[in-house]
Amino acid sequence: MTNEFSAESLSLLKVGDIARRTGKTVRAIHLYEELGLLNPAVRSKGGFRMYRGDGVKRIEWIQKLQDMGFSLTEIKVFLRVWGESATAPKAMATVREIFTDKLRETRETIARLTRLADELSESLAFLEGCRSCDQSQHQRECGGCGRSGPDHEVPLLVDGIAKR
Amino acid sequence: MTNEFSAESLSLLKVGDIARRTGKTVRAIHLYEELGLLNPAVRSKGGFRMYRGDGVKRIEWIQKLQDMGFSLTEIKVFLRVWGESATAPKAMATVREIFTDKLRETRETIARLTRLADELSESLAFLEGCRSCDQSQHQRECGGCGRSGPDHEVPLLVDGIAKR
DNA sequence: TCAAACCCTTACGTTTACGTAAGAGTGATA
DNA sequence: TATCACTCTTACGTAAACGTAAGGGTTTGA
Repeated sequence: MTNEFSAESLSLLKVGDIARRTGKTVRAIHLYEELGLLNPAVRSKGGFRMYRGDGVKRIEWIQKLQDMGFSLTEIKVFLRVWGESATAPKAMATVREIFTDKLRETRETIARLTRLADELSESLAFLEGCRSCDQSQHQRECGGCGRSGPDHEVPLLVDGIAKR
Repeated sequence: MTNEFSAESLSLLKVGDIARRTGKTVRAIHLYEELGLLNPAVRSKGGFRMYRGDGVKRIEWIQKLQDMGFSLTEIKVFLRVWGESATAPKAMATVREIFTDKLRETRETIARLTRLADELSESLAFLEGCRSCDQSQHQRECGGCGRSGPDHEVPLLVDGIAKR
């Protein structure tokens, strides 16, 4: 057992504890501090960073935003904006704006990926026909086998690699 | 008009022509060559890279794969695998495998993004309630206004920023 | 033949989110 | 008090996909 229990009883965690609980590395947490994303509640007499439990939450929050595609710098702006608007409604309005934008962006990304998935499926369907392709025919001539896909056209994903 | 027409009549394009047609920069095309993704058909007497029309197709193909999340290095592997398998069916089998993996991955990404979009919506719904929040209440106390969301819980996306 | 517009090679710069290492101090435990 | 695991600061390293600049040839059309 480590010293975590005694620290925990004082509800103070060292950087390593935070790291273990969030799956992040110590270095990452240091970085977040450099960027102003998370400061320790206090420092021990010897200079150790001591965090409260909400430090874990903050990091999970950061992780969430990262997953959403925010960069650490954007997250920093996020916090700054928050701190600057004195009233709750005003701050909330800004956050709402950012979230709305990101939601739109996320949906666009989903749409794009969906199209790509369709294209992949299409290409895979086309490639099915190659199973029975004449062994003697080399791939450089692929697409000229006359057995083109459903729409009688070689998908770009396949065509691009075959030629040359 | 540039010299593109005369070159085109010989069906040879200079790197700048390729760049214009694909929206890539000359530097990018140089990079693709360094990585072995696209070689010019020939070099002019003076050393200019001269491409045939299919160079454009190759770059569009690269772009497509990049959109799908392949790195240039992965694309290189892609081409190598293709070149190494002598028969078409064998090559096709490998390509099919790669595509299948990527399709699964893409679908996972879509699922993840969908969850995030849901979370964003949820957070936005919660923030709606803040419109009428008491001005005098500072954001540091947000979440304690008693007017928590539908499930009477502050979403992590909001909670993470509010505390501290 | 001359000039404008291109192109060539070489090579260092950029951004993001950490990784890694060095040298030294700290804290809880035996 | 001796240890051993942890932590501190400082600072250079990394990977991807190009950007950018320098110094100098090449094409082409007037």
